[in-house]
Amino acid sequence: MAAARQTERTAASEAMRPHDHGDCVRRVLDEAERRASEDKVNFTPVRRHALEILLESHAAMPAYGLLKRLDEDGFGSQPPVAYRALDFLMEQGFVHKVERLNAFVACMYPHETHTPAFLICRNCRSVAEACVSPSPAALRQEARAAGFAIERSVMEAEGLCSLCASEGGAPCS
Amino acid sequence: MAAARQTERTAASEAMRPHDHGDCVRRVLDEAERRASEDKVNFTPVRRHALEILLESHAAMPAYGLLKRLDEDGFGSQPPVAYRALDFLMEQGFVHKVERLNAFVACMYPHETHTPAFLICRNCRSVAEACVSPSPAALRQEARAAGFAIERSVMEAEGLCSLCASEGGAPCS
DNA sequence: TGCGGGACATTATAATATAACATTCGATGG
DNA sequence: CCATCGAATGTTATATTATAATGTCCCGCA
Repeated sequence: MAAARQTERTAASEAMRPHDHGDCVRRVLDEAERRASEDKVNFTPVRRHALEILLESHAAMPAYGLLKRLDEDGFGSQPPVAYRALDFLMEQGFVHKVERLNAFVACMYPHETHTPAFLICRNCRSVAEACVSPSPAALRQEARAAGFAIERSVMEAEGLCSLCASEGGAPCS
Repeated sequence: MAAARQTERTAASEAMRPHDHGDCVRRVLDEAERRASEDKVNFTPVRRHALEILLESHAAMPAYGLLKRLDEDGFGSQPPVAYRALDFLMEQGFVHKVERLNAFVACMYPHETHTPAFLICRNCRSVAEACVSPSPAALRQEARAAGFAIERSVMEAEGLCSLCASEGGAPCS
């Protein structure tokens, strides 16, 4: 079973394993660039840099952590700097908010509309984004029965990632 | 189809329709009482009253809204009053936090362990809790592939409830 | 060239949540 | 009986997250 698990890889599982993170960054940044120009939205320096910062890691970053980085890099120190960039990035679907953490992660699937689903490590705050179909059937059915129109949905699962489980709790990348 | 929808009722759908709310309250309160004494946990007046307040409506209530009510009813005015009661109620599974709203709702299924799933009206903040099996298959599989141990999970869907859709946006109960 | 709108700057404040430490009080064992 | 231990609560302070409100800049375009 351990062997089977070794070979059983999904997009989400990569985030919590050693991997070539440069690939993640390039892939997502390229796609965002492409989409922004395609949609004729204004991918300004502060917005781009905010995305770059969030892409540095799969860990979720709080708004004020992002703000600190943006400030260090000369983009201003006031909360609206970060929140405006985040609003833009979320509108474009380049970034998700992880509600459980009040923190933000770059979307690893910026090329498709989807219901984000997160595996959130309670220890290191790593966030793996899983690729899940828009609203799972069970919820869709409840919504229909209630006459409720789902506009967007999210799934968040909290637990312990494999690194933290094996290392007994040290923070990971 | 409208007719079909009329007769298609689920537990979640009741929360967003006219219903005998006294039933909800009694059912949940009785069950909580029973579980608390069974588990020998200390269901103190402030804790009980916090649950009663949350049970008054299916709308999610922010911690400071709860605090205000508790204060009015003589339980103290400082944030820890509310947060401590909420911590207790959440530990017992009597209350869920709706992360999307940073607000709290009484659990409508205190008798079973489950993955809470919410239909959240963006207009009136009504929250219908759907009964969903522990972690949907898709996420469970991702978690297994990632070696991630899910400890708890939640699904949150935001949209417009039928009352708000028909009334054009007025708050509902 | 004026004006309309998006982006950004600046100031202030609101809303949410926790830390840290003191006090009370009842259960339990010596 | 009384020491003491822990759970619950009281109290003060502060940390963290987020938005409101207003003004400025600048670019595209009629």
